[in-house]
Amino acid sequence: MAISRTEQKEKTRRAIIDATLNQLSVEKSFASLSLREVARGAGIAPTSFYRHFKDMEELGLTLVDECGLTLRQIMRKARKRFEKGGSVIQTSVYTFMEVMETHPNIFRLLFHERSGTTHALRKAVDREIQFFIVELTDYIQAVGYEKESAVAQAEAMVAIVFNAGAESLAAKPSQRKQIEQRVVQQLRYLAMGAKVLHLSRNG
Amino acid sequence: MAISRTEQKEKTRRAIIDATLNQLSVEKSFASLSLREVARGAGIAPTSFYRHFKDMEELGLTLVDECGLTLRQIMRKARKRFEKGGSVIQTSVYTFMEVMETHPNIFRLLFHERSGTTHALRKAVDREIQFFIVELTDYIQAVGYEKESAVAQAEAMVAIVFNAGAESLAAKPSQRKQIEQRVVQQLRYLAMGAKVLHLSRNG
DNA sequence: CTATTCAGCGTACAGGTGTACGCAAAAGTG
DNA sequence: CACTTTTGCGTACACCTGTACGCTGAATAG
Repeated sequence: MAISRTEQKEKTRRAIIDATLNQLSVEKSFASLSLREVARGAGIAPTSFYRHFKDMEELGLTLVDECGLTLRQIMRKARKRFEKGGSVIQTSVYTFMEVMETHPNIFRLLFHERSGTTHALRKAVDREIQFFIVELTDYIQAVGYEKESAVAQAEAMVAIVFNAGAESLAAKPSQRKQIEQRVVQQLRYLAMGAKVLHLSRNG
Repeated sequence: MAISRTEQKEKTRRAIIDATLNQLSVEKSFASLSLREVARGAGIAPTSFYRHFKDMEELGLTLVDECGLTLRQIMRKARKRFEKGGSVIQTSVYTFMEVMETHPNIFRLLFHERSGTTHALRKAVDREIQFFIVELTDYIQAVGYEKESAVAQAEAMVAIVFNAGAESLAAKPSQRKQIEQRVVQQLRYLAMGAKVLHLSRNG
């Protein structure tokens, strides 16, 4: 036996996943991708797809899980960089953009399916983003804000960053630094405003 | 002659547009709508569609134009309300949410096609949102900020509002007031932070 | 009046889709 | 060794898609 069965199965499963991600682009979303297109990309017969996923939705959910890993990677990387000092906001934004640019298709999926038509996918994407928000909320709370304020800040920050992320993915690389800097500025406004309004209430 | 030809043509054109908007929902996006589905909804033969639009993309562009009108309506309404006094931010957010809830499908189209796969549609949606941003930027500049800061503020505000708008459209009506209030809070943070950072730089 | 224009229809076709079904062959099992 | 399991394939089918083409009937023009 050259290759074990489970090993081979995992291999084609990866082929399907990778083929799907590779076929994503500005012009082609996961939603507009057909089972047959995916199978063609993975080099298998259309009906073989079913040996690995019940349908396209299940594949989609798997991909969103992959997104989750990437999002966590952003946070781990950012935290490591904090230890070396520097602006928290700048470091976070920079890290986010960096990871996003190395996995553009994963983020395309995230951005697109967030407002997509498949309930399960939307829910899954939301869960991943929510995780991001909670993480940020905890951090902000730890710095001394009440929960309600922390949630509002975290949510707004994620909205701004994701909005800019989508913009950046569609923009020419030469414009990305500018987008990044504007996001930093926007987050600083937000953080400063929250601080001021917090102090004026709590002495 | 009971009905003039141009009159009748305009009528079916409207029927197509309305049928399209009516078929939009959380589960069905414009992108996932077929020409035949639209024709069925409008009560015409599939091939009759071509008497009014070259293809689905052209229909999509027409719908985005319709969105533009709605966005302008928001601004007109908000401005009228400013005259009666009250918080600018609160009034703006309230007006936005109000108009959005009376034309949910138009905003669904906007939110979805913003990250859609059709270049022309994305561009058109972007143009409408950009118009919104410019309008806001002018207002902020008029209150005394430099252009760069005004743009950053406007863009961030639109990002926050649109993000919450999409969230609100998907949420249960009972949760909408809460979302609305949080947006107000977020915009206040942003405005306050911009003010403070502006003052600390310009004396 | 006759002649022209044109919105709307029905038919027809080529091409794509998801997926049910049964077979082959290789890997795992005892 | 014989037996079972399981991955992958090919065929087949029903269905939906966009759209080319030619006709009809009514509104318009002269």
